[in-house]
Amino acid sequence: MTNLFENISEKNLLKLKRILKANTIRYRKNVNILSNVNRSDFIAMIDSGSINFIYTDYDGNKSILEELNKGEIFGSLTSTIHSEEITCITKEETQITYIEYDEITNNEIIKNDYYIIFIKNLIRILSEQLSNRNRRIELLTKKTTRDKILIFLKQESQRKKNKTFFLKTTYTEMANYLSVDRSAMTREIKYLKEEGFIETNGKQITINY
Amino acid sequence: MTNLFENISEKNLLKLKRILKANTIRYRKNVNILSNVNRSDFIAMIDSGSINFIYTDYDGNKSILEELNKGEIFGSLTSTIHSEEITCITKEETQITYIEYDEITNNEIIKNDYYIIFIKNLIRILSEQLSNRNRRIELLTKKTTRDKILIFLKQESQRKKNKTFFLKTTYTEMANYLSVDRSAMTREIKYLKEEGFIETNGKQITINY
DNA sequence: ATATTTTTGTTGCTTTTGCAACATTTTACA
DNA sequence: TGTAAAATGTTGCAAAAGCAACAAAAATAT
Repeated sequence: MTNLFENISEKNLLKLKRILKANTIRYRKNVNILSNVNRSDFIAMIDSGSINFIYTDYDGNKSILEELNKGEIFGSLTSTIHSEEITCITKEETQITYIEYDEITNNEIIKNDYYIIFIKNLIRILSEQLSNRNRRIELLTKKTTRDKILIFLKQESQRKKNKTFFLKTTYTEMANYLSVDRSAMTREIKYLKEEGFIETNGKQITINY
Repeated sequence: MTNLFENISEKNLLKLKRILKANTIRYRKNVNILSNVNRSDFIAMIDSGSINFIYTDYDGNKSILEELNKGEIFGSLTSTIHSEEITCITKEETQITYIEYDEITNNEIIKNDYYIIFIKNLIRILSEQLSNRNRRIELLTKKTTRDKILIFLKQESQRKKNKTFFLKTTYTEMANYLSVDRSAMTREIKYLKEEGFIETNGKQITINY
């Protein structure tokens, strides 16, 4: 996962942030940060911690739209934050850096030596996130819970480059990511184990396909 | 929808494309363009026409992973093209411009006056696509076909800024986008009409919610 | 203009899945 | 360290959705 300020020295980073008029804010756990968000076009990057975008439907039911972690980017250009049904909550103590979209190409910045690196990082992060979304859509478009599980575990296995790996989330979060009922997922995992497709020991998973 | 070369004059565009070593290829309908794709990191933009990314599973069943239209970008950084199960087919006569990822920041280009505009366009397109994916994920994570339809139609209505609008795709394609069985979707639309949530007349749709 | 393909509408049947409601285990935190 | 909260495992039941198999209408191609 690329960092927005990767390959830029500490000294130059401060300079770059000043020129970009970057605004870094630290939040406590479970804080609604949406209030800061309803401004002009901006890009926000998670320096540390994580956040959830939560959707509240007409019945008051809440569901997690997306979870963003360290290094990820969000903002008015990339999200569906415009709607009032969506709130953004920190999952833990979280630090976020905000940059106005127009500052990305301001007159001063383009003369800066590290500008090119910064831009390349930005493009790479956006591409990585797009790639992540495409991977999730690949899962979500599968009709059965079984296929969603099989493809998810295959993706994880490919990422870790190993048939055996550790799930880095809880099974509850995995069910949310796959957008299936948790108990139905557990049931299906049980069948997959019985049929020999997978083996699990807690969060250690081995896939045999 | 932003175009990669928006706000750049015809003359400067040619210059820019030359400096970027941009490679424009025209394809006939139903051509597999994946062969050109297995190279180093690149960004491809659809100048005209449209393409489908098709996934073939272990049983040989084919499903459309994503459909990309004029103005959209794909490439090794943003897609899951690396896997062999995925092919990319033109839906119609299609023109695509390829740019190597590293050329985006080559020494010559950064001196060019239109570079900043180009970069801003690129960032905006990536952001728009990310936003599109987020919107689709918002749909796909709904548990019922009914909710998927309701949210999809609301999104369309918001895009057209009108409670009455025309569906720009076929209902078959809409079912694919929502990833639901077409006949089940038709059934649910019938119920929604009976209950007064929506009115339809062919592809003209009015939402009452 | 006619033939062929695609899209749309419909329905019975079966399977999958969500939901509710638990007990049990694990984790977090005061 | 003890207690509250979260995560996991399990199951019956009802509802939803997929699938198959049509006919009819519309769009496309020859």
